[in-house]
Amino acid sequence: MADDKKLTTRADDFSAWYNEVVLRAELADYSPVKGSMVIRPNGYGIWERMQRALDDMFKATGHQNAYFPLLIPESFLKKEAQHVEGFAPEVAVVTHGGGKKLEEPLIIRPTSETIIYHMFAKWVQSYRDLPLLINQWANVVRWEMRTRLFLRTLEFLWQEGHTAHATHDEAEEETRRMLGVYRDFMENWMAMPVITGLKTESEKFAGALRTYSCEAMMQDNKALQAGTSHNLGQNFAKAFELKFQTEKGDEAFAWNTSWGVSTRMVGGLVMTHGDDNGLRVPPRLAPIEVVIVPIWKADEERVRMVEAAHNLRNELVAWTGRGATDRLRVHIDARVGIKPGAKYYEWELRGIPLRLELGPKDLEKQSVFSARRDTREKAAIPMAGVAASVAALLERIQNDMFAAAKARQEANSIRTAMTYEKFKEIMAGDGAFVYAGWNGDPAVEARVKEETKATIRCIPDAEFRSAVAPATCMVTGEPAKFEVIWAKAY
RNA sequence: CGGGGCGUAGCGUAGCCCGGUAUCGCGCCUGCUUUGGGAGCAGGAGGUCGCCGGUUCGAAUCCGGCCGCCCCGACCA
Repeated sequence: MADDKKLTTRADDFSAWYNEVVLRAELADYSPVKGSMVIRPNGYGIWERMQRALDDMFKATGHQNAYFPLLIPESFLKKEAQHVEGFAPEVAVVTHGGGKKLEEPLIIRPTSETIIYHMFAKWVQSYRDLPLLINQWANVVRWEMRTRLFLRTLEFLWQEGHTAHATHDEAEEETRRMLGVYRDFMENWMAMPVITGLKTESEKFAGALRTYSCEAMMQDNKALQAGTSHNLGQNFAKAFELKFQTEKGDEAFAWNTSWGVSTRMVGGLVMTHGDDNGLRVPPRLAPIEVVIVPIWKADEERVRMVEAAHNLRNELVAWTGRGATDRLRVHIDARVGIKPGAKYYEWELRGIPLRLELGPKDLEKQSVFSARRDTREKAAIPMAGVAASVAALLERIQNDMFAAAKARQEANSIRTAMTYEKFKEIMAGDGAFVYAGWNGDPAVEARVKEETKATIRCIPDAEFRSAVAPATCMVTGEPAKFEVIWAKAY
């Protein structure tokens, strides 16, 4: 009999492992429509925490939420040349409604630039109306050929920020600011280190002047573009006549930015932190941070232990050391008829950061037995001051998870002098983030993609660049214009 | 759309070559005993064998057609 309780290991088949974790941790399930998925409570709970954290950050940087409709006139998409070229192939079109053929087909938004800037044009008259800083939480549809749970589905949830500014520099500042917000979130909440940088022309958003991204390294050494921030220049403003009167009295087109992150981040979380026992969720994003498993033998003992578990939870939840509203999120697993070991496996699969076992021996010693999900380290925690100890441990787990992911990213980054031959070997093998010189020629980029499947993930921001900039292009040997990061990507 | 794999109970599967109404495990329900790393025993429920057609006395099995899903590729957050 095959032991179907064990997950496929990451080393055996990373892709199969990923699917198994997502399905068995009950993050998501396949829906009847090919390529789309149902996000189950365990997955949605993580997304809700992501939303809350990001939403707070957006508000703190002056943005307001609004909501724009799902359906957009088809003609809108065609108003910006690059935009239509980029999105037309993957747009779903509604041709019938109310039992009749529509005069003008409607598209289901693949992103909302067109309708949002159409509306902005109505709302903005004066420089006094700027900047306009809007975010929306929404679903979008992109008809992808090949889909994967969370990473690429026909429909996905995201937020898209859209702003209008009076000057290029203000828009650029906003673009960079929101990229920084994303990085902050990914590193401090997801415990997922990222590299920020500029996308090349061939990888930038359709219709943007410049696209910046956060690139994260998954455990198979492939890159995940986890978030993008675009300086749209005046491209959409011109297409949608988003004009304003300047202080001097003349007319000018606004400068726009857009930026987004999606439920794809949940997939990134799995591939950054998961191990062969399942998911590992960083405490700050875990809907349940602590699971208490009471242990008993006789029935009388069960009553006592479950009561002790409730007392423990009450003490943990009552603790306000993280602030009055940020209480410890604690669950008691008092299910009868399931042995403790089975419960441990289940909560480990689901990635709950900390398990507390509470049995007669612990009660006697006035302590509780803890097991960290990330390191599987176990230790007794004294009951006296248990809430503060647990909170401190959770914080340590959060930090250690980030440090471990960061160390892995660095261990699999290559900054030494690189020949194209050696590069091909690396990409055919384990893969890596390869920092190398590039002459700036899109033809070189296309050739490397063709030959190795690797692409330029970004031209990294200054802090990520090598101490000594590469002098020559890895492929042609010509003088390098940029240091870039090459990797295979999701 | 190209390549590969697969459709049999909620999940994973055997049976198919060589036709006789479906096997096993997990899960689920009931009861009892259990509970410090995936419990044991007993009983029980659950199936248009992906769909349509053909061959045959008889099809999960043979033949033809169709559909769907997963993985790899082209395309993409």
